[in-house]
Amino acid sequence: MQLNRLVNFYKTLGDPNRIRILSLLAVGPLHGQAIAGKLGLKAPTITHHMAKLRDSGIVYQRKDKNTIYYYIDEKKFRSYSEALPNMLYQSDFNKEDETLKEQAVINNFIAADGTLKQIPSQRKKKIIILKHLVNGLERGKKYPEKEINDYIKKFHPDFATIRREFIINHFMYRENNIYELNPEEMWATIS
Amino acid sequence: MQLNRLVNFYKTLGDPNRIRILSLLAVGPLHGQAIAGKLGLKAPTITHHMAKLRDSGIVYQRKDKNTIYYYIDEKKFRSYSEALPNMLYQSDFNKEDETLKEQAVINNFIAADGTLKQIPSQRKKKIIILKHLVNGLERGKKYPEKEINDYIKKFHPDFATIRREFIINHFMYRENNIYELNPEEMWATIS
DNA sequence: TATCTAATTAGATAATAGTCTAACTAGGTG
DNA sequence: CACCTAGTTAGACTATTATCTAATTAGATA
Repeated sequence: MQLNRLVNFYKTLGDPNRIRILSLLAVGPLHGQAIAGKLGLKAPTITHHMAKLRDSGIVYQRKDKNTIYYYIDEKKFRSYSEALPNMLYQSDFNKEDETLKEQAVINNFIAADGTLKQIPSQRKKKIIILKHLVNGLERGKKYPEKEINDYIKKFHPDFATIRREFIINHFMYRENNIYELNPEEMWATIS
Repeated sequence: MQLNRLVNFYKTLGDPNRIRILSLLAVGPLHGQAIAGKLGLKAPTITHHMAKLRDSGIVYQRKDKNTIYYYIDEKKFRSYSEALPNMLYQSDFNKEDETLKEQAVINNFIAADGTLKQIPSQRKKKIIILKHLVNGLERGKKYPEKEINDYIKKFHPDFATIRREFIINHFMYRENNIYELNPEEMWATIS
């Protein structure tokens, strides 16, 4: 894939309204007027955005009478999204190496019965352990504080410290004492 | 807003020289002058690009004497690359439909410079706009009337009407001419 | 045929962004 | 100290882009 198409792909997604359009189209196809209405934009602006999305291959369109319906080309969208990461790191060697290191840390700190022997003080190791602990929590579920405490206590008595670490390192967020997992891309990383 | 970080990520990659920089850094860390040399650009241009790459979290840096070495944060880079595809096809993202409607109203009534074009007369739209306006106020802070007026005037000259709407719709309450934000659950809603 | 609706085009405007030169900061070293 | 090298800041210039209004195309329908 040549540089230009790649840059164009990223340029196309570098606009909030086009991201919004994609999130609408992900639900199902829509025609221009509908998009304009939902976003509070005028028709020519939609024409403009759709041209960019179409030119970069992310969406295609079908005509019905004189109405145009837009669709995401999911396959192309996914493959463009992966193109650059794959180009930059043609070998997955580093990644394997990384998970191996993480496994080693887990082996050191987690006892045979699954409990946490001690909270690592080194940041990198702590992150690895927190990630391991958070594994048993459900994405999208809302946990009252007591439930979180009980969950942590299965691993280690100092639930207050660990609960705080969950928040500090963006594994979870808290609102009105209700805890919920953050999306994984927000979690602290070790690099 | 989560959308912003995502848009920023794509905007950052939407430039050929920044893609070139990444492909250089994928081989190994480099310092600014080396990058400038390899790409035939001047130092200030590299400063500019590296600031964007750093701000969007794709690269980080380490200082050695007065030379700065740049590294790709591979993990973050990969997770950002996957974030949008995952969001779009996770049907959870689409409960944003409500915020999209609100965004449409905001786009229609708030000018590019952030000022309010006119006060909506429809109740639903008015509530959305009031909620938007109240965004810049601090929770728990006590505002004398003059300060509230000045704040509102940044958006619209008719501060008296808007100030009254804040009270009527329970966004704020007043005591001895001191204004304060109400807790969010007291605010008027559109449904 | 006259009219309605969806979409596009053209052109204007205002904001953003990439690049440069020139001037500056700040460690290091002869 | 004087000088060198890496990096940043400020300001100018240019190109690109997001958005709009007004006018236009084209199919559908009463």
